[in-house]
Amino acid sequence: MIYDVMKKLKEKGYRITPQRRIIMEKIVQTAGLLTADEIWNLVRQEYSDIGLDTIYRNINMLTENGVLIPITGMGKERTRYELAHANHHHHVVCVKCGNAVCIDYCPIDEEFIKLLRKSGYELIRHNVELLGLCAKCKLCEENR
Amino acid sequence: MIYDVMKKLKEKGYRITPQRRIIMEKIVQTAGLLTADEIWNLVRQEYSDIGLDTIYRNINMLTENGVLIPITGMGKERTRYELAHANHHHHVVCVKCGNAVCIDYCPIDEEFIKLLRKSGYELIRHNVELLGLCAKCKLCEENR
DNA sequence: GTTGCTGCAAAATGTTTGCAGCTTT
DNA sequence: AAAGCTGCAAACATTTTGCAGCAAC
Repeated sequence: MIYDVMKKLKEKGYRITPQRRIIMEKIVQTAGLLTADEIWNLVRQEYSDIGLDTIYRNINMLTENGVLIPITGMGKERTRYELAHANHHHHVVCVKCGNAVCIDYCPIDEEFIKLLRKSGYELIRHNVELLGLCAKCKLCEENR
Repeated sequence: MIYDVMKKLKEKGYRITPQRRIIMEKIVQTAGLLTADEIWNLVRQEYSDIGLDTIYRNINMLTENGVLIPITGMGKERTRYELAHANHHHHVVCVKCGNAVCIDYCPIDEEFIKLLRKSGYELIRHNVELLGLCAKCKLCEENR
């Protein structure tokens, strides 16, 4: 998995530095939604001298090359990144505690894409921002 | 329209300052997606001494009180605000030129809300981020 | 007269960039 | 050796905050 990505990047002229490799490893290991900051903290456990700017430069590069997908609009949270290879899904985020779960179903179907085409737009990318109340926080609300 | 909002805010203990009124007026007049910065520029035409911080304080207040809805994830753009009373819709944004159009249809239906409930989440708010290529930019792409 | 709101300045936050030196190729 | 990559520091962009004075009630 990591090797395939690395190979592809290498073919494109990118170099495989230890920093780059560890960043990828951590993202693959976690297999979740991560912020630049969270990636930084994970990577620093193994490579303490890495700068946050290197993290940013790399996640931007990986995003441009289709390895990562940026998930914006998680409430007031900053952008999170996810591996692109994962099967397409969305997330519900709890407005109280910030916890998120994956939703495997996607409401953007062929019909909807056709509708957009009629409006003159060819859909390239989409992201469904879902904010809700998780079971736990809902209970807390009710008991007040 | 503006009077109803003002009345409600007044009842909640907020004061009606000229700044606040002009901010509301400009947003209602424009009836579109506006950034804090754009609102600032509109308001300054009439009230040149207003600070950007006042704009921020007011849009935050109006958002907390359900008058405005924040629309995040417009590509790499910053948060835009829209009047909450407008009938529910979404937007497609062109990745090239940044132009957006409203899409009156919403793919988040009752079925989907039930599905989320099964996952333990009660949906509160949603936003569908759609990035595409507009007709104009698509033409440019093809002619290269 | 209270209390809230504003403008100012400063801070906080999140991200990007210029540069010199180092590493990968 | 050449190119790209890193760390550092500084810049940048956006948003928030402390405070003193002012305005709405």
